[in-house]
Amino acid sequence: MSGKILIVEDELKLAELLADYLRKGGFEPLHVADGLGAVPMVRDEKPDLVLLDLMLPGKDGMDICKEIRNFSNVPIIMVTARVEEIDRLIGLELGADDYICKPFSPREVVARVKAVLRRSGAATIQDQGLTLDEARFNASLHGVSLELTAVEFKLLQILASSPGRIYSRSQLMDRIYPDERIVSDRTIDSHIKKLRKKIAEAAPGEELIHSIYSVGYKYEVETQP
Amino acid sequence: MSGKILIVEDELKLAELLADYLRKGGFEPLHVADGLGAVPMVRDEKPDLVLLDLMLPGKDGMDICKEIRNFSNVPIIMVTARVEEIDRLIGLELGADDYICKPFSPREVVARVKAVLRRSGAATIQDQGLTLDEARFNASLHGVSLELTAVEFKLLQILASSPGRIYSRSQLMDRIYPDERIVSDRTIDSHIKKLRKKIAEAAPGEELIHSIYSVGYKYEVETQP
DNA sequence: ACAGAGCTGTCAGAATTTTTTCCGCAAAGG
DNA sequence: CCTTTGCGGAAAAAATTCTGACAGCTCTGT
Repeated sequence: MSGKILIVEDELKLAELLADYLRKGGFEPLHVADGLGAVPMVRDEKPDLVLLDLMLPGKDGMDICKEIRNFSNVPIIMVTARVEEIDRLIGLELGADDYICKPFSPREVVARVKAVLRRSGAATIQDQGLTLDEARFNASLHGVSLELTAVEFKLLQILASSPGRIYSRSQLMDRIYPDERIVSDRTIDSHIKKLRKKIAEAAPGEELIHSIYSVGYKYEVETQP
Repeated sequence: MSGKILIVEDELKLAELLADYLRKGGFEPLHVADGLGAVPMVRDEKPDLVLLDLMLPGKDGMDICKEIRNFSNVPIIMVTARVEEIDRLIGLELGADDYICKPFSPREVVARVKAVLRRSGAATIQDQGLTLDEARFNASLHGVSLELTAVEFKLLQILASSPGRIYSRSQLMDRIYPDERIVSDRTIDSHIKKLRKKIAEAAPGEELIHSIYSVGYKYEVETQP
């Protein structure tokens, strides 16, 4: 298990300590000290995980978290000073993957990083009859290959990574295109249409992609009562 | 889909304490005291998350974890006695989603549960039998989905965010429309009407939205004398 | 380099769903 | 008793999604 870990932390000593332990744990730590640099850093370096301090100069950790979530599913672990803050954070539904309270032992941090990476780093998605194998670039439903194109695969991957969660068109576009390309909203519709068609051919009658009027799209398997 | 949590824990006092906190956090706790009953319980009850103590009579927590993983992807949080054990656990790659060390504060547990659950679905507002999940854009009452439209959802969200508080029609409109759009006051009535209808269909006889003559509307659960 | 095939992004109109308005009647308040 | 306010049904208006066609692009094999 290895991976680039971006540490967003203004206390240099702490950051170095963390980096040190992470390196010993087989990771490749990166560091940025202020909030402003964090988002571009995520964009450019594409780390495998972000350790994000909540208290930062320049920009609030919560805002950074939300911004990152607009274009990336990279796992985020929030670091906060007080236990009580965790409840509040969770209430806000920021989309972080875990929370750690100061003071912490660096070994605990490494353990958490491993835990989060293991559960989100899965290269394949399996849900009901659907299998998405990223390495093989292969999507199949009930054993039938879907023969998706690149965009379609990515789209399905994003949607299926969180069944039930709704993605707006702009969120989908942000994630499909790493560059900030401007494409029409209807483009998403078009790909959705093709995706649905291929799914329908592979498993007639099975609706996996649902549109929510004025909100976006979601992936979810129909559950018959 | 509100949040069934299965607690696998042999210390009854601890289990009850946890159950209590989880209930307050809006979850529906289930409990099983021995390892043997855990796996069938997961099969039958299909909980949304499992809190699994590592030290159990009858069967080892690690074995249970592996068994569950054979047929289910339900999120599992392991509870262990010592910090040092975590590293070992992680090395074993059991497939648990998180680890908590004893002694822990119940509120920390609830926080972790929420954090882990959010991946598969997050509840933002919970009040009595009502659940509003923004990420899934799903509102449910006593487990029955309300199938709301965008405006209806927003409206209910505003009202339910402060039970008992009265909102005037113009306040509601201001919050529903980010732009300063001009619509008739009666529009709100219309949405309220539909909201009530859907609520009535989901839970007959339950009145959640009340009108205050010449003032506005409020959300409040009836309390029987 | 060229042709052909398949992939992407755009567009306009049809289809669908939601939002808003309208109207009459009943209920509430003074 | 009279005016204002709330409610239900239904239709008009608006917004959103779906669909099929199409042009430009990329990739592949020749």
